[in-house]
Parts: sequence; C-alpha cells; structure tokens
Amino acid sequence: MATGRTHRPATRSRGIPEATVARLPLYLRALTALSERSVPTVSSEELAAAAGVNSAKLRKDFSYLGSYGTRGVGYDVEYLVYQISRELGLTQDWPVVIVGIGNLGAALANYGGFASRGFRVAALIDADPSMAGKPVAGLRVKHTDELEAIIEDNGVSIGVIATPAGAAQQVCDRLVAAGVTSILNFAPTVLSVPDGVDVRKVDLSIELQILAFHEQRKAGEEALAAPARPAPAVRGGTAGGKGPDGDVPAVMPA
Amino acid sequence: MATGRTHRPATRSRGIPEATVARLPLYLRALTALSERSVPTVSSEELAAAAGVNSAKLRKDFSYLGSYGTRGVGYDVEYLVYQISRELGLTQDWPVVIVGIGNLGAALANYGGFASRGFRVAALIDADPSMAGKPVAGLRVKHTDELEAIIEDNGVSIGVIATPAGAAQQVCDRLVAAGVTSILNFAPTVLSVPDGVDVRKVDLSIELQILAFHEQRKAGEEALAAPARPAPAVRGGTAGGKGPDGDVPAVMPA
DNA sequence: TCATGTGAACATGTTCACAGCA
DNA sequence: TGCTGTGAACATGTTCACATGA
Repeated sequence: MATGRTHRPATRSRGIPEATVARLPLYLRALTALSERSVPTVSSEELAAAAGVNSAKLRKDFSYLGSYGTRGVGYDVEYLVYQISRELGLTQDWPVVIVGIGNLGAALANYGGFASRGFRVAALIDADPSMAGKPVAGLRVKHTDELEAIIEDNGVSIGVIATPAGAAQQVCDRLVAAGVTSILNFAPTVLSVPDGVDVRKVDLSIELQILAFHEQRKAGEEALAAPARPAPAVRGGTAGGKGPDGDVPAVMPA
Repeated sequence: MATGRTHRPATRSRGIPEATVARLPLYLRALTALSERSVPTVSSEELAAAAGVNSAKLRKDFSYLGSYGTRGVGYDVEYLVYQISRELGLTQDWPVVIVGIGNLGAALANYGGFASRGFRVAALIDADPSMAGKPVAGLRVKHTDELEAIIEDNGVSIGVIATPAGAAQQVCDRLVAAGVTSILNFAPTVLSVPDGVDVRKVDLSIELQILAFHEQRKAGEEALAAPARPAPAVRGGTAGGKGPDGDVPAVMPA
C-alpha cells in the first residue's frame, strides 16, 4: 500500500522486495510451529507447503536475506526464526495504541496474537467520555484527550485505527502529529498522510467485493457445464422480467 | 491471494487484471460518496485523488471495463457506479455465513458496511452450544451442527471464518464440502482448499509485522540524521545485561 | 481545448531449470 | 546424491506521454 519512501531503485543489495517482506510473517509463523514441535531442520519444499507458497518462491525470498540454508539438507529452524524475526524488527518491542474501542477495537484488543510477537498494547483510546476508565482486555480505556501524551510517554510509533469512517482521518492526523509513523487502518476510508508515514488497510467490505467478483465469474463458467447448485438469486427475484435493481441506477448517458 | 483458477493467460479481452479488481471497490466507494452529494461527473484526476491512487492507473483500470468516460469531460458518476457494481457482481444478492462468533465474529456481524452492498448475513454459526440461540446483531446464533443445512437452504457461496486458528481448517473443509466456494479467513492459519475455491485472508499480526519492518528501516535511516524521537526500546530494556528474549532464541548454528 | 484511452517503456514479481556445494 | 541458491525467461503491474475525439 502507501509506501511513503522515495522508492529508490534498490540502491544496494539491501533492498528486500515488498512482496517478500509480506511473506516473511507467513514463514515465521510456520517456522515457529515447527520450533514448538522441536523440529530441527526443514527443506524449502516442506516449509513452503506449511506456508502455502511454492518452494521456488520461498528459496528466492530467503536468498534476499542471505544464504541461511545448507545444500542437500535444508534450513535450521531456530536459526531461521531468529533471522526472520530480526529482519522484521521483532527483536524490538513495539508499543501500539488502538484508537476506537467499539466492537472491533475491543476484539482487536482481546486478540492474543497481538502481544505474542514483539507488539504490546500500550493503550486503548476512545472519544466517548463514558468509555473512559472502563476495562477492556485488562486495560482501562483512555479518553482521546490523552492521545498525544500517551504516544509521547510510551514512544509509540504504530497506531491502529478502529474508529468509524468519519473520525478516521482526524484521528490519523493527530496520531501523525504526535509522532506515529505507521498506521493500520480498519476504517473504510482512504487516509492521507505525509511522506514517511506508512499506512496499511484492512477492509472487510473490499475483501468481500473481490470475492464476489470471482464468484460471479465462476457462476458464468458454470453455465457452460451443468447448473449444479442453485445460483444466488439475482436481486429482486428470479421471475421479474424488468429491471430488478432498486439499488443500482439504470442511468445510461451519452 | 489464492486464485483457484487455472490462470489462463487472458484468453480474450475479458480478463480484468487482479490488481485492477482489487481497486474497483475503492473506486466504487469514492463514486458512491460523490453520488450521495449529487455530483454528476468526475475527472480521472479528481476521482483518483478521492480513491488514493494516481490518475493514470485509474484510467488504465477503467479502460479494462470499457470506454465509459467522455473525452474532455470525465466520467458520469451514476453510470460508473452502475458499471462497477455490475462488474463486481454487486447487483446480485450474496448471502454470507460467519463462523465463529467470538469477539471478532460478533464485531464483523455488527459491521454495518456488510449489508449495504449486496451482502447479507444469512447466519451466524458457533461451535459452542451455550452460544446457540443467543442474539448477536439481530440474529440468533446457530450451532455448527446446522452448518450444512444453512448453506444449502440459503444458497450460500461465501463464508467468513472467525474461529480460533485450531478450528479454521476443519470449518473450512465443512464449508467447502457444503458448497461454499469463496472464503474470507480471519484466523491466523494457512487454509488449504481444492481448486476452484478462492481464499482471501485478513491477518492483523501479519500487517503489524510488515509495518514493523518498515519502522525498523526508518529508525535506521534516522541514525544518519539526528536521533529525533526516542527509538523504541530494545526488548528487555536498555539496562539488562543478559539474554532478554523468552521468545526469540539466540541460537546461532553452523 | 481538454481529459480520456492506450501503446510502449519501465518496474516488480514469479517461475523455470540447473549450476554448485555440503 | 539431494537440496539450496540464482541467473534468465516469463508474467504481471505501473507509469509515461501523446494521439484521439468529444
């Protein structure tokens, strides 16, 4: 998504491709599971299967980190866990604030995987004064007034936005002004941020729409073969002969 | 993510690039906002700004759908809303089930944007018998036993998994066996599915790790200039002399 | 005149296939 | 012998820059 940097064309050998970075957490998870089962080594084939990618891709990904494998043998699990953790910056402690403690914010706060790997919820922040002081996931919710102080005092550089769409940009601006340089946005809005600030977004609605696109394709291809399952009814019912959509305008300009 | 299809190399002009598909929901959202403000037309420049992309990309994206603009003028808002909705399959009604009604599942069920655009929550399903019958987001939670019947009866083709990681693959298998062909996975696991089934995943932990990677980079670059803000403390604190990590092994083989 | 639509150049990402090393 | 590491081929995605047509 929005990568703030000036995007220099891989100045030295230091540049790990973005696509690779996005897969490192996947490898790390698979490796951690192996580590817990005390498996000493894995082949690229096995690890790739566990991470849900193909082995050529995995080997190429690892080649950007260095030559951490042993030919004819595979990779040392513990060593790889360490190298990937370090590369991802998980040997540091990252305090995180969550802003917007509604249903979703509370769910995120309660999410276990949060604390496990280098991330620590420094504070939960909400604009509703009646939320302030209430315990959520073992923390007391703070009021938005305290946002700047919390970020400063805890050296927070990562913020999670789980507010309604309308409040997101404003919250984002305050986070950035207070020193946050990475934002994970759950609100269904495009955030604008200055250069040097990274934003990643998680959007249920977008994901569903992408799935719907592919579903529709499948339904089309199905028509070539047998109509196996009852296809989802076209809006407004199967029978209707005329324009069925109450939602989608039938406007046709030009 | 996992695109089940055989990936034919754009047989006819029909193939819309995946990257474009992923942006269509963004355009649609921006257009819907314009539509609500009764704006009749937009230029690629304006719409691109609203969607957070550049205008060349937007125009190329739209060119895959057809020539829906007017040279020297721009795009008709209502018309584009309709075309994109249709392309995404949002003129159909998509019944969806959510499996796993914990904190996250409940938050998803309550999420408004769900129902708005063609998606309808057909059922909430949980394995915990004590959850069965409880009202969440205006629906009564069903027990897992009913999963197959619900999917069949409602013609559900899209399933959302919000269970713990351990249960996800099993739930996935049952969904697929019952006829679901698109899955949105919130559980932190790699799901394996047969060909023809699409999986998209949403993973908080992965997103945070990607942000941490870039944060770490920034901290490194910062060292070249002035150490402006106190960098996040290395795990275990600044003082501690011995190995601080209960989590990351300091193993160094070979 | 002005903004769309698009070929061509460029950049990134993936896969193949095999050389090279334990 | 067997698996890693990687150059080279291929595929996808992005940006440029301008011809085109309302």
